[in-house]
Amino acid sequence: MGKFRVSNSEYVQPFHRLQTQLSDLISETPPGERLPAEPDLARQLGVSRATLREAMRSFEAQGLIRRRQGVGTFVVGHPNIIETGLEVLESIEKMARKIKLDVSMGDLQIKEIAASPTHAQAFAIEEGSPLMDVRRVIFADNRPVAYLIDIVPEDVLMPSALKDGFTGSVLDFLLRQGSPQPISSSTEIQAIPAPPDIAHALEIQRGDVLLLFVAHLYSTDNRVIAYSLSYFIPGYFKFRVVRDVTSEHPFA
Amino acid sequence: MGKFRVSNSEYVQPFHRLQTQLSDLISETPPGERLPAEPDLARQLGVSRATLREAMRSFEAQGLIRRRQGVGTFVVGHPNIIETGLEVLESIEKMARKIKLDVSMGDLQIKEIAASPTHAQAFAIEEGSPLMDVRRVIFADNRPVAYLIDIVPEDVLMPSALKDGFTGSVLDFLLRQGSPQPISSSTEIQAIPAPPDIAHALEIQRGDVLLLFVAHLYSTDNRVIAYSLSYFIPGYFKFRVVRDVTSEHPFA
DNA sequence: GAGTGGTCTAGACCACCCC
DNA sequence: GGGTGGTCTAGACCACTCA
Repeated sequence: MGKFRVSNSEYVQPFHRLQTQLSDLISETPPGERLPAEPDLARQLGVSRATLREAMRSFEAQGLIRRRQGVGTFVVGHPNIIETGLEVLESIEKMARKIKLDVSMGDLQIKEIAASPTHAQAFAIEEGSPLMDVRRVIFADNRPVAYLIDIVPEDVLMPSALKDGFTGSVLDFLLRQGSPQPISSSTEIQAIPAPPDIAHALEIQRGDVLLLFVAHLYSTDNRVIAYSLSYFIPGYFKFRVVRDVTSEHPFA
Repeated sequence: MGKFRVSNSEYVQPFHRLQTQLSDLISETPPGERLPAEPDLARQLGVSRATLREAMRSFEAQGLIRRRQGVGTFVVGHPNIIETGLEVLESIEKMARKIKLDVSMGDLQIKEIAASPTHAQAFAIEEGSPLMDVRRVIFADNRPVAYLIDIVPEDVLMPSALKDGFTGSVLDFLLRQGSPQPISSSTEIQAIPAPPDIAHALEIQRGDVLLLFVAHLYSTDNRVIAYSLSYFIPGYFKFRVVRDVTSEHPFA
């Protein structure tokens, strides 16, 4: 069939109808409750499972439902949103504390790596130079919401020092350490489909959309002391920027 | 089959292998050239068309390929990237001019609408109040790259005035008009799956990822004079933010 | 072991573009 | 008319979770 005829000249794609039906179903289901299993739901709604799953994708991306393999699909209550201005640089932990959100870290991995071409360019060092690679998942309300990767030269972040007192924030760690002294960062904002490994860590589907911040952290002596990739699940974060109109504008 | 066995204990999902193969194929194909048709390519690569299309999604989201219904899938050369800092507010036209990019506007729609609850809140006015709704597609190098919606009260932007000399930027228009005088904006940055209508206008697949800026524009008398939604195709834009470490940080 | 979501297949029909 | 990408189906097997 593919599509089905509603009147002589009007086709309605299952997808559009499905989105409405799903939206209703989700809003009628109490948060925390499980939805019917996909094969059942597909039968109920009169579509194939593939079409149903495609329509469900956008709801998951908005954080309204959560799918857990082997368990089920659950309706999520209105999530607590981590909201922050981008005027100042601060760790997720500090942002979260401000809004009294329970944030924790998991899946911490610390590796020594050799500088890739990308790393070499970021730090203005030679390829193959030793670097520390620190990556972890950030949880808020027991839900993974961000995946953070920090790349730091070994002389900036002693591997041994990391063993103690690392709570998830490389920035906070460097600030406590005191030297070199972080002073500012330059961040590029992108949106990308989640790479498979990160999708897995964040318990989302590969290809789901993520916000990506690529940041260079500078010290007081103007050196790049950290290069970081921060992947955020949209819907759990809200980033705000205040901008001024350029002064030379009016008669440009 | 679903997945296939490579050795006794190792499975490789077609998806991973496909991404590599597609990446190679795309990088080996001269920009502007067409890729084989999907059914052919799927056969060549030994996967079903559904799997092939799924793997192609991420490449389209990155702007590396462009799919055109009824025509074919084309390799896109390294796109000219519109890069800008977020410290100052300026129109896409101005950004583009700086990097000598050919930018134009299309599909301009100007409507009078009644304020929705969202609009009423944004402008602090009553629901149903008359507003102007201006939306259009921004093209760069003959490719749609952004979809802009501006909502403006009728007393700020005279409908008649819009008829002449509107080139795509409400900001530039208000600046030329002089009163009320725009002075700053507050913008929220999100990432969302493209809604069907916008996906269509931007010639991407529904569900593909977009960057969304939700902005409130303020005038010198501290009034909200415009509410805008800006959808950007990632890969054609690069937004940069410079942030300073908070002063109270070191011993917090 | 039973049930869930995750992935993949083979085939079909559609809308669209261009000759 | 012929070929392209866009959507949908029905069915299968897999990995995962939990009792």
